[in-house]
Amino acid sequence: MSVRINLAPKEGKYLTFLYRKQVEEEKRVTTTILAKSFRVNPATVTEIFQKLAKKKLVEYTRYYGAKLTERGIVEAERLIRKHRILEVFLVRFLRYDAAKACKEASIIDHYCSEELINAICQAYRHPKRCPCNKTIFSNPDCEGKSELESKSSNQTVGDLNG
Amino acid sequence: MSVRINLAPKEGKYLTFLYRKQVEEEKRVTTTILAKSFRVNPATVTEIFQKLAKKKLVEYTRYYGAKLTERGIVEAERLIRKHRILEVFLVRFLRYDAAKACKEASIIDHYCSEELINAICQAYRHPKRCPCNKTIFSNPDCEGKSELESKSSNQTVGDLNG
DNA sequence: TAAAAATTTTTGGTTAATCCTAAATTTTTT
DNA sequence: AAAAAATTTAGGATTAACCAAAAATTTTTA
Repeated sequence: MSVRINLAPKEGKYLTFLYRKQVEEEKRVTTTILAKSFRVNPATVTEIFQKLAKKKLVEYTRYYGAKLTERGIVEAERLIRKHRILEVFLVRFLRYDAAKACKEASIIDHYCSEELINAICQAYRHPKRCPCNKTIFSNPDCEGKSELESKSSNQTVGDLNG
Repeated sequence: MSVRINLAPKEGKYLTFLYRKQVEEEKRVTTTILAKSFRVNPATVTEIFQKLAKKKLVEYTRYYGAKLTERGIVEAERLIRKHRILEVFLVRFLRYDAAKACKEASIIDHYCSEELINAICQAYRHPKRCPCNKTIFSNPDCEGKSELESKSSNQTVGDLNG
């Protein structure tokens, strides 16, 4: 349906950081802040800004900074949703505390398929808040589905794993 | 404790494939088989063999092939355990069918921390078999722990996520 | 067993992701 | 308007994964 957005792992991390600062905390994010937060050279941040701009996820103005576009916001929310759904799972199912859950979720969040996240979301009946009480954005593909339908594959080619 | 083994994502995939063929099916794995299975150029397989050899995970003999070392076997079993524990979770908790679970597990298995896998393992009381009835190797760090202990973090630096 | 066929490796690339330093540029402070 | 601070550019480095074509080796087979 929507256009494929191909985000490298770190690009996703920078994007969601941008979202948290800009949208959730309404703060302007400087290159230096990004650089310090991720412990990288400022030049690296500039480079990432340019890449995100090329993908139309931010509007980038030299020496001013990067501002998320509508597309960027949608994409960031998609990623943050994954993170927070995982946190819910880790806390409720594995009894992690919130801080630990956050760290663990960060390791895999951007690698998890939408489908897996939706399945967990359904299992917990579409939670609205993560363990630290932040909003979990809804996903139209997920809402309105019961937790009874089983997930089955198309049974295609032989797996390499198993 | 043991020496850190730094495996690139694909290296892990090739290593576990090698394990399944060599140890579980007792078949010799040729460069061509690997190349066809992963749909890559044979030259790529040779390159991977050399990398795995440099990491002492296989003994590589030109024109003959690669044979897993003891270290390689241990590492492969560690990775395959992750995969299979995830499969158990996907089938039991999210009601995936076995084939689908395998695919989904393959996406994240090598990224999951040992700790996360152990937590799931404990939650299911150290299952001995995956959904397709293959052995789940045991992990001394995991066995013997109850599922009651909660996982809490050391509360260190501020998180970028949440 | 020697030539042909098949397989494997080597050589010499490519692209993408992340990151860096130093110099240049722009903005902000004083 | 200097000086100081922040940011960008330019030019690199490394690592992961790939590939094609040529060379080397093994296997097949006539």
